[in-house]
Amino acid sequence: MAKLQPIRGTRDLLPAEFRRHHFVIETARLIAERYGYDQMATPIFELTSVFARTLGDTSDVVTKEMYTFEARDGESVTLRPENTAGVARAFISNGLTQAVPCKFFYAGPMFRYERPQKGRYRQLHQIGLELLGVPQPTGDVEVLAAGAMILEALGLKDRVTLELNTLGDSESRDAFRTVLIDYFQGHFEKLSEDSRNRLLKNPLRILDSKDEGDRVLVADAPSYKDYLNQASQDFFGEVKEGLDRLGIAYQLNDRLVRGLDYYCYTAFEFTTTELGAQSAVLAGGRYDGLVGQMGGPETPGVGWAAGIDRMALLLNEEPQKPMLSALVPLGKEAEAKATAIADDLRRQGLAVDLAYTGNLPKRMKRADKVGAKFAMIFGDDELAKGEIQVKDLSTGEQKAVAIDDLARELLSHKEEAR
RNA sequence: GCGGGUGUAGCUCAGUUGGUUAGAGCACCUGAUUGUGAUUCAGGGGGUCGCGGGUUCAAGUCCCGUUACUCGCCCCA
Repeated sequence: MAKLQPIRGTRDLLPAEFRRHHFVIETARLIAERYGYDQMATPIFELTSVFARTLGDTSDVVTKEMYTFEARDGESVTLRPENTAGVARAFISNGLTQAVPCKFFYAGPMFRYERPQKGRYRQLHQIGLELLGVPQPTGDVEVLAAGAMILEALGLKDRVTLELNTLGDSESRDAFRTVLIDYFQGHFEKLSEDSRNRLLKNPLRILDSKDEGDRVLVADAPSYKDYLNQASQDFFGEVKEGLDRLGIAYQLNDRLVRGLDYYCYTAFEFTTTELGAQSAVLAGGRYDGLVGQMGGPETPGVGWAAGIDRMALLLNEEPQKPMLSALVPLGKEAEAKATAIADDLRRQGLAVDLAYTGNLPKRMKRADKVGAKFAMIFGDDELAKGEIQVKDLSTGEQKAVAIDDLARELLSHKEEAR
């Protein structure tokens, strides 16, 4: 039985699960539009260099998680592991650098070659927001507020915590990095193996180590606060004030670091404790250097990405299907008329299914199976009178309705259901 | 890349110290019901016990390997 399976870490989204995904995407899209972010899409694969150069040569994503392969012409291409680099590339490719600020919303699959586990897949789905061309902290606040509103609309507000940190500008970061490396070099033998690797690749990560031995060292490590220059401190202060004004709660977490090289200043993460080892639901930050680094004009950017799969797992309620009604024709004449009646109702905005075959009990069963709210039963008697028996399958009540009034009758119930 | 757990019907799972023909619930199909579903009753179909090897008179059960899933580490949404 286990022969025909999807590739590891990928899965089929059958209707019940797809509906949750769709609900997440639609909810987010509508709110993003209220903030002035329009949906766009970039290809799901790009030249490998688009990701390799920008994400950082030592980042985990680049070193071990990319789906990279050679195309027929020998070009190295990569399935996108995230979308910020792709959006930045599109921004440059399409000459939008004169059209700032650019405000984009996107939704789609990303690919990372990881060991799958709860809430983590090789083909994952993300929505995201990117704001390009706004250097002020207002941008950070706007993007964060939109994310918070989306999570609230999804009913997840009380199940996530906003963690906030600043990575400072490059001057501050370089200064702190140097100090950190010096400090941990002095205790190299005491560091865990993981952290010894981090020391070279991303020393800031050591601050977030879960290893007990590391934590002892971290407790006495230099604090970033002492190395943030004035500009970085001011910027962070304005972001915090902006959030305060909007009543958006956050927790400062000075160990919150980013895995990707292009981040600076604000870093944030909405986290949950309900997804096993995965905590991040929506995360992002500022990436002022990215566009310039890719060869475009220096353009500041800030944005975030959120895991659709993870948010779908967290939803408290199943998104409702639209109200469905089922036609149950009896006899040749009724069957012949059924498709036309169904189409007419559909034209008027109703969802209608047909009980195609079998005797009456069978057809009723089918109507029930497909989740119809109403069964519309009609045979020769009803046709002679121009009526249809409309049975409410949830209450068992049944009444005759003139065929001409059918749409009106059903639409009134559809409104009621909202 | 590294550790732990689990693979028996479409789904959720029983299966004794190894012992004849591998079970249950749900789902599915048929009938009781040729104009009334969801409830009830009767019957029916459905299994290379993940795969390969080994031990044994005998393996779903024990051993080894392998593969898939799953949970965790790393890292990330």
